[in-house]
Amino acid sequence: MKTLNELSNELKKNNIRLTHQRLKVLEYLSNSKNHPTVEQIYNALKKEVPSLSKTTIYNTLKYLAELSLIQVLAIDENEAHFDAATETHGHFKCSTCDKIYDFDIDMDSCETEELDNFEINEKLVYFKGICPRCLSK
Amino acid sequence: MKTLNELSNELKKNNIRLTHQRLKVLEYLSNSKNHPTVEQIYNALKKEVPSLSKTTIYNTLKYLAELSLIQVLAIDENEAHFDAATETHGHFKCSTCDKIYDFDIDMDSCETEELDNFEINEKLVYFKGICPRCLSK
DNA sequence: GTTCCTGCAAAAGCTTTGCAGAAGA
DNA sequence: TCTTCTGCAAAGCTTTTGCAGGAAC
Repeated sequence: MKTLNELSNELKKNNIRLTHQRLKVLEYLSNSKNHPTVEQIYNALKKEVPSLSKTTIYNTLKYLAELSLIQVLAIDENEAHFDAATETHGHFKCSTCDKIYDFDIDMDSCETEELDNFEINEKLVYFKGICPRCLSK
Repeated sequence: MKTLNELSNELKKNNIRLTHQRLKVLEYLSNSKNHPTVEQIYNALKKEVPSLSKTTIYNTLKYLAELSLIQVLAIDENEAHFDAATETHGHFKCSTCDKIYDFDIDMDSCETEELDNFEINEKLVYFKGICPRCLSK
């Protein structure tokens, strides 16, 4: 998980301006324990930054993803979720309550020889099923 | 990989009618070695079935996915890809040429204890990077 | 004869784009 | 001052929905 300072420095290094709006998005993402969508970021910040637009959120997230400072999760069919933790880990989505859980997974131990000549930059692991809380209901 | 007959029987069992259009979609999917999108299925079949609509393709794929007879791949941000192979395996997407490669992976060997109380129904593994052919250019 | 399906058109929802005014460096 | 960014509105795309006519069983 990157700190707000690390994220800021990384952007500065790439000549991406640290505007007020971007800093707020960065701050929200780095404090976030779940995996917010653009909609959720927008709703969370619009009180504090009333003029904020979704366009700016999309723009900021695009740069962060290009610099590999955040992960884009496609586990949900409808909209993208964003994760400030970029270490390889798994995501479990409950089909009942839609909550997304993180879990550790060692992808190196189940590596495959078939991809020996491939340059692998990103490893995404999505499990789907039913979480304990929904199972007990 | 399911055969056309297995797919048909599975649908019949669930009271889903085997219309001409659906059989064609099934046939195309079960012969397909890549991971077609709705657009690709549509373009491939419209000569043979001129009246075919994308609505029907979406409809058929929805039933197949609900019955777990096909996998829905969300590896591409823009549109869904469909895979008639339902055994757990990995998908590698080349960021340069956008081709999707299959690879075997043993997910059981890297299982995590954190999900002990979860009911896991689906395991998706997406790797992204650059394929050998694009690397050599 | 029922019931379900098809395919058109329209709607819905997420994301991108164009652009004039505003803010960062 | 120069360049980049913001935020609005509109457009773009994939996917879904409503519905009348048609096909499956």
